[in-house]
Amino acid sequence: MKRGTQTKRTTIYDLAELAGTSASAVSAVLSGNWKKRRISSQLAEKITRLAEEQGYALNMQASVLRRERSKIIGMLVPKYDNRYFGSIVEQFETRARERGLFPIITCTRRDPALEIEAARAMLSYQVDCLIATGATDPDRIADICSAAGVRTVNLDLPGSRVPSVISDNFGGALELTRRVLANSEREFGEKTPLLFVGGRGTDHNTSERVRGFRAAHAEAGVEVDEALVLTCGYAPEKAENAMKSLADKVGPLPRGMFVNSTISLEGVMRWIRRSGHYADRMPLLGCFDWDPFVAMLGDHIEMVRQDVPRMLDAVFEIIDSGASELKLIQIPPIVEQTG
Amino acid sequence: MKRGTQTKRTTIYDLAELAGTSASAVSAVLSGNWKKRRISSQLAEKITRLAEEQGYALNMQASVLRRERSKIIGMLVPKYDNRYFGSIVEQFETRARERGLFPIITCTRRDPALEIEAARAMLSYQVDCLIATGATDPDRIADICSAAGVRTVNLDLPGSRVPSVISDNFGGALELTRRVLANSEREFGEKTPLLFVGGRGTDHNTSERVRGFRAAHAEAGVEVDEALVLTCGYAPEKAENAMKSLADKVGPLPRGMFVNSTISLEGVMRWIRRSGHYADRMPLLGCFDWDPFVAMLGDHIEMVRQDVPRMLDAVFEIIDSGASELKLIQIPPIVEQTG
DNA sequence: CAATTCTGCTTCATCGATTGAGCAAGCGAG
DNA sequence: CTCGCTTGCTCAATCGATGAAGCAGAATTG
Repeated sequence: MKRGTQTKRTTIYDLAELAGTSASAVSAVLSGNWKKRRISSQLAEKITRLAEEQGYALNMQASVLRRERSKIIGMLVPKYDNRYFGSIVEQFETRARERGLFPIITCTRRDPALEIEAARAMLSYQVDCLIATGATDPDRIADICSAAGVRTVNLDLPGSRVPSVISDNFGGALELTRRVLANSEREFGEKTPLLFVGGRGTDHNTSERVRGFRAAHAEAGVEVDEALVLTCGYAPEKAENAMKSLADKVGPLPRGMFVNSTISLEGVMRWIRRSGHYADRMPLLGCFDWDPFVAMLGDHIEMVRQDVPRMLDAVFEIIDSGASELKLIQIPPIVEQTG
Repeated sequence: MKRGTQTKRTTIYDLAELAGTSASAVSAVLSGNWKKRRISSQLAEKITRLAEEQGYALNMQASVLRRERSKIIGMLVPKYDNRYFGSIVEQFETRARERGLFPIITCTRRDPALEIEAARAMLSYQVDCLIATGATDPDRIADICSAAGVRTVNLDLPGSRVPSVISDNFGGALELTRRVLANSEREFGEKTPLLFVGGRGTDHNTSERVRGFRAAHAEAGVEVDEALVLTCGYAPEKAENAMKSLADKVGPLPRGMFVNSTISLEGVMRWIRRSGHYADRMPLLGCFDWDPFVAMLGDHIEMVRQDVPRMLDAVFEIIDSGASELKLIQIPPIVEQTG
C-alpha cells in the first residue's frame, strides 16, 4: 500500500477519507486538541494510527498561514568561523526547540546589505521574532521588523530601538588588560603600554573595549600610546596588514597586546610568524574571545570568554516575558584561567 | 500614513484596493511575470510604487502553499564547533541564495533521534531538497524524504540510497600518514608505528582513514600496532579519556599520532598538557582537518584540509542536474604546507 | 414525557498568493 | 459594419490546516 514515486503528499483530507471522517476531526486529533474538540478516543486513536501508517507530515505552510503565530524564530549571525558565534547559534537552536519554536538562522557575512535582505526574507517567512546578532545596523532591522509587527532583540551588538543583550565589554576588557599588564610587570619588571588590535572603531563593543583598555592603563599609571590603538576591522588580513604597517612606522614594538577577537588574532599570529618579529620572545597576549587552541598557543595568553549560555538565557527571558522596552543587558564574560 | 502599532500586515488585497485593481494583477506584478500576464507598464509601476510605500512583504507561507515548489533547501549539520562544518554551512548558504533558494539549517548535535526529528521538521516546512551532512543514519533520512518525494544528498558521510559527496578519506589519510612517518624518520631516524585517535569505528570516514593509515604504514614497512588504533568518538573528552587509559596500559607512548579531527585534537592536546607526557618533546602530529590555530601549535603538525568549496560545488551540481542515482563523489582534501 | 444538556462529530469560511479561464474594449482587415 | 485578434485586465478555484458555529442523537433532569 505504499504510495508510488512521489505522488502528492498525504494531507488531512486523505486521512479523513481513509478514516471515514472529516478533515476537521483529523486536524483536531493531530494538532493535539481533540479533547477540547470532543473527539472520541477511538476515533483519535484510529486517526493517529492512520497518520503513522501513511507517513503523514503536517504542511507547515498551510498551518502557519491559518494560525496567527508562526512559532518560527529567526536569527541573523555575521559568521560561522569562530567558537563564539558557533556556540551562539547552537545554544539558540536548542533553546528555541525547547520552547516549541522553529529556529531559522542566516549568516550575513558582516555585509550590511545582506543583513537587510535577510531580515526581509525572515519577515516573508513570518517569523514571530528576530534576533539580530552582531548586526552592523540593528536599528534599521528593528525598524523594518516593527513595521511588520515583529519583535526584535539585539545580541552581541546593541541598538537603540529594542532590548539588547551584550557582554560587559568594558569590564571584560578592563580585566583582560589588567592581566596582560600584570604579566608584563612579572616578566619585564615594568608595565608598558600595550597594543590594541582588531575590531571596528565605530562599533559599540570595540569602543567599550578600548575604554576598558584605557581604564586599565590609567589605573596602572601607564599612558596609552595612541599610535598603538589599531581598530582596523576584524578580518585576519586586516589585522595582519595593520601589524605590518605599524611595524614599518614605529620603532620598538610593544611587549604585549590586546587582540579584539580570535579572528583578528589569527591575522596577528600569522604576521608574527611571517615577519619574524618577536622571534626571540613572544609578546604577552590578551584575547577578547576564547578558542581552545589559542589557549595552547603559549604560556602567556590571557582570554576572556563571552558567557554565551547566560547571554542566550537573557535573550529568551526577554522573548518569553514579551518585554520590548529598550534596555541593555550586559553579561560579564568569563576570565579564563591560564597556567 | 504609517500604519498603527502592528495592525495586520499589508497583503496583495490591500494593495489592490489602494491601486483600484485586483489582487491578481498585484500578484502578477510583484511576482515579476506581469509581461506574461499582459499587465500594462503603467499599472505595474503604480503597484510597485504602492508596494514600496506600504512596506509590503510577500507572505511566503501563502506563496509556497500555492506553488508546487517551495524553493526552500534544508541542511542538517552535526555541529558548529569547528571550521569544517562552519565553512560548509557558510558556503551552503551562499550557493543556495545564488540560486534563489532559501536555505534553512539545523544542528543535530550528533544525536540520531534529533536527526530524524529535524528531517521531519524540514519536510513539514516543504523543503524541495535536503542535504544530510555527517548524518549518523543517512539512509533513514533518505527513506523518510523519498516517501515525501523530497530529494536528498549526503555530504561528508555517505549513504547507500542517494548521491553522496565526501572527501577522499583514504587518499587524504594515506598522504597525511606518510608525512607524519616521514617526519618521524627525519626526527628520529626511523619510522615507528603511529597512534590513531578519534572518530567512530563504525563510520565510513573513520574506517577509510584507518585504511589509509594502515596503507601508509604498510608501504613504509612499518607494522601497525593494533592497540594504538583508538576510534573512541570525536568529542574532546572521549579522545582525552582514550589517551589516559592508553597511557595506563602501554609502555612507551608512540612518537607520532594521527588525530581524526580538530575536535578530537582538542582533547588530545589537553591530555598532553595535563598529563605531562611528552613534556620533553612534543609528539609528531597529523590532523585530519584544518584549523588556523592548530597550524601554529608547533613545528611538526601536518594537516589535511577538506576542500569545502569543491564539495559544495559537487553537491549543487547534483542538485542542479536533478540527478538522483546513487553515486559517491570523493573530493581530494588539500594537504596544508607546514614549515 | 418534554426540556435541557452533553457528546461527537460535520460544515464552511478563512489565511494570502497563484493561475487558468474568461470577458470587455479597442483596433485592423475585409 | 462585422469578424477576429490583441490588449489588459478580473473572477474564482485552489493549495492544506484551522476553528467557530451548528447539528443530530443520546443521556440526563424536572
